[in-house]
Amino acid sequence: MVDTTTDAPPLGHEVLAAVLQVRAGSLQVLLWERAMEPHAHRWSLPGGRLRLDEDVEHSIRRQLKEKVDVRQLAHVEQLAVFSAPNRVPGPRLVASAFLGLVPSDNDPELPSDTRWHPVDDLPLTAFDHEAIVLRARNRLRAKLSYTNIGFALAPPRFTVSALRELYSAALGYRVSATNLQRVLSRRGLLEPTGDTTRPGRAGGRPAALFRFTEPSMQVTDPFAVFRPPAAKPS
Amino acid sequence: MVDTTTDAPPLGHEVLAAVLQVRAGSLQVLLWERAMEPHAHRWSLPGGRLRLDEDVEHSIRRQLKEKVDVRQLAHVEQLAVFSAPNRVPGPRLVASAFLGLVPSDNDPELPSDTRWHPVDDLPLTAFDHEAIVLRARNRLRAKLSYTNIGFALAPPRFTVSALRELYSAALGYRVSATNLQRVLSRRGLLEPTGDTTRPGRAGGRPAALFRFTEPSMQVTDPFAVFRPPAAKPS
DNA sequence: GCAAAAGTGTTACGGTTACACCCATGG
DNA sequence: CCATGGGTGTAACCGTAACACTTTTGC
Repeated sequence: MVDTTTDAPPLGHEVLAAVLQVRAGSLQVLLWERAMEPHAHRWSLPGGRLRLDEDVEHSIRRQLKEKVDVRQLAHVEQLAVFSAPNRVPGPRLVASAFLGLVPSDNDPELPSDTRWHPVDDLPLTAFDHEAIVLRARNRLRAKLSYTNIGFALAPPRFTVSALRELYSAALGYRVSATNLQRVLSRRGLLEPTGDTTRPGRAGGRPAALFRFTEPSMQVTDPFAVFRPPAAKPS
Repeated sequence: MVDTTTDAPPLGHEVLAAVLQVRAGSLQVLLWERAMEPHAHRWSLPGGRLRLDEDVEHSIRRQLKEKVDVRQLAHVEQLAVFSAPNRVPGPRLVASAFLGLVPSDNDPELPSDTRWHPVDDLPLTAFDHEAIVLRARNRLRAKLSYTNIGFALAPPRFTVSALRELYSAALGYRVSATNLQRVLSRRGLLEPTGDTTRPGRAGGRPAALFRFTEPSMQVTDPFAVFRPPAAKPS
């Protein structure tokens, strides 16, 4: 009850991130191939040890610098703690897992051991990293519905059909461009830039370019079933 | 990139829980008063050090045993990691924070330094514990809308108006008993037991007793704006 | 019979889906 | 002028909110 503690047990803390991006029409995650044991040749999430002078958010951003230019990370958020005593061989290591998102117009230079993999077709992964990837995917899918998190998958300017491709890839099913535009516009998340694209060789009406109005994540649809009573006018 | 780590830094890990219960018409949280420095006489969340042989979920349940009979904890879930380097004085300590829920018909024996406090009228709290309590409250409020988490606030059997009191206290605004019953029933979360209560001295129709159909938390309203296309009936 | 409390019926409303239709461009 | 891709209008649908009304009890 009182925190009279003995000396700290030999317990380490690592931070790991499932960095997701829509590439080639599918949602992909950044993994690196382990060269050494344990779990040599398995694919692993980027991350590393928490330092003494940083919090976990700072730590994961620092460690991701080695893989992805941090400016390309449009969004980072905590997922959960993974703490099974035997989750990694050797000394006890607790992991704080994160979701990271990279807009689709970025194609960062990667170290040679690092590659993007579709989240629905993962290679053999190390430790509990597959569970973390799935958690990240599910979190992203849920938040696409009730937040403006699409901004973190999309380029600064985009057509509605391009945005539709991004949402479809991330959600795993076909989304209607018509309704996507309407829902996001009504909520005030999307605004036209005024510019348009050139049609391709096949012709067609030039598409208007849109942008997200907010540059950071916001909950836009509180989805409360039991809402607070409406403020009465007059 | 490769996890060639030096020896583990002196970093501790604690688990903390905001245990919530609706008491006397308000949402309250279990806190204990610190006897010693640091932050003597401030109020603190229950919890303690993570042991080497347990994961964080196991740890928080173990530590809560000293405050609340574990059988009375109807629901426990992770909230987030709190890891600011200076969040507590002295050696570095990272905290895994949890939400715990106790049904309103339980009134556990408490140690003498421990007491329930309304979450909207907290005493002076220790460290970053107030932020954790607020996070727990917000999580509960959100989940009341799209999950069956009400089961963890309610007794095994209850009247709709009793349930209304619980939801109102937890959400912080008046909920309509009429619609509460309808929404939960339509979703199949609530079922009548067949029994009724006796009316009070003032008379009135005897209330039917209901129960939740599921004993564990389930997401019942996926609140997806961009829903998967409906399966067409033949 | 009257007041009190519980529960049901009904309508209104807001938001999303589905789909037909109109618009703009290249060949 | 036709094919192609982009965008809008409109109606149906679904679920919740609001509120009147009925039911069942004690006094």
